[in-house]
Amino acid sequence: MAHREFKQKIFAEFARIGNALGSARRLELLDILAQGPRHVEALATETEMSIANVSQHLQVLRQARLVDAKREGTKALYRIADKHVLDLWLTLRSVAEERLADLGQLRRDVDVYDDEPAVPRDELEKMLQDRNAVLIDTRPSSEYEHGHLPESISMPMDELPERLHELPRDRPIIAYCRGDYCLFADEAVALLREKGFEAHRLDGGWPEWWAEDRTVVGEPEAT
Amino acid sequence: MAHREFKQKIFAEFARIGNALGSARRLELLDILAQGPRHVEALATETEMSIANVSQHLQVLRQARLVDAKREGTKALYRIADKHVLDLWLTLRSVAEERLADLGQLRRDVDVYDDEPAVPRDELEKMLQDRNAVLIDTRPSSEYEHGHLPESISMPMDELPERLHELPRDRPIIAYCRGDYCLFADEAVALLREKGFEAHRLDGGWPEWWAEDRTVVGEPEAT
DNA sequence: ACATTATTCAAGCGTTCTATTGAATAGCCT
DNA sequence: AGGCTATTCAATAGAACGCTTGAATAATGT
Repeated sequence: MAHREFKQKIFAEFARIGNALGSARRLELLDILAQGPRHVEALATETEMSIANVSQHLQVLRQARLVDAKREGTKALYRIADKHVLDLWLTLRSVAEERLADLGQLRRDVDVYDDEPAVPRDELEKMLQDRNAVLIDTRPSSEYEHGHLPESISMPMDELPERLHELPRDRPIIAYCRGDYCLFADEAVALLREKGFEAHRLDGGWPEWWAEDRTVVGEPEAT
Repeated sequence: MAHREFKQKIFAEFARIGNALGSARRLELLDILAQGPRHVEALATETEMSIANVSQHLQVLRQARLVDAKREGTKALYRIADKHVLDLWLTLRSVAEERLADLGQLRRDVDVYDDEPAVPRDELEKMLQDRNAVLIDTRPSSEYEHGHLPESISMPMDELPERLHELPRDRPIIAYCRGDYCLFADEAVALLREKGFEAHRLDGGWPEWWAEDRTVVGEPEAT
């Protein structure tokens, strides 16, 4: 029976992908790439790894077809290979979160607004339609430029303090950033409240929004 | 900044799960468990591995919380820890399939009815509502008993030849089994057509149906 | 209590993976 | 062409993994 042999081969392929997901370093890279394309060097500084090491891990991810690369002059630009990969990463993460939640050791240490529930994404869509909220993107502007939520205003965390006057006081302000493990939005909400604004954070960030096939601005359709 | 340290810890946890998915053998086990609970020995014979080896792989899966075990007298019954894990496995598989499809080396070798498109699951639901199809489950009866699609009749592949008279000739017969890489349904369709029935296979199998939160019969709500 | 069955644990050995280093390659600029 | 930069390749040592074997444990039956 060629049946078994076939199965072996195909499962080995599946495992290659699983294996690529089996290193904390690689997942960190994948997570960053979920925010948008990056050059090798940027990844290296952001993760505090050596360039050679990053490059090597990227090879593994690339062989598993989770990311792809494009040469841009002397630089190599890496990005998530397609939206299904983002899906896979988010699914993996949410399974892991469940697991950790059981163990009761998730976020608590860092989480600032545990008590205040985040605004669900569906609700935000309604609020934006009714125009009774302002949405700010607290990520660095390069990430905003690569893609962002519709109606969102780029307001990177480090510029926020000087730009408070641009924000309205008569409507709630919703802040989002890279996702649940990113603190930019939390910090923004804290600052805004301190200054007397009504502020909330969005549930999830750019990757979650994008993965759900909601409308976005700027994200070019990947190949 | 405790930020980085926290990130490291949490990504290490994510990676543990990725890592558990990084072995063909373990994925094979997971795939079998997606059909229903199994004892260690059953898994060993089905995968042609030594019992000790299976047990060891199961430990890895269990530590990653992808499966859990229950002692039943002298035996240990393993099963998928929860439906999200099934989701993760199916997502991983579909990403892998895309990758392989690109390489053009998927199924072709074995696939019998490549030309004949499988019946989508949504369509089957309609057909069953209108009562103009008969659905047969070609998996072994123990798997049927553990859980099956509504309205389906258990007709394990090895009993099918003697039980043809139970099937109607005036309505199409839809066969399903364990999923895309399982050949039972293909074989059933082949046999039925040869005998003059109208037969088609369902797209996907039990795990796909179950993961999509469609109504099922017999699957006890997992903890 | 003892034997039996089913599973897990522990040790060992060969293979594979990781991070680091230093060299090699590829594209730009003058 | 020659120098420069960004990235990848190659080689290494040490850690981790996978499978096997044989012993240990746990529940059951006599």
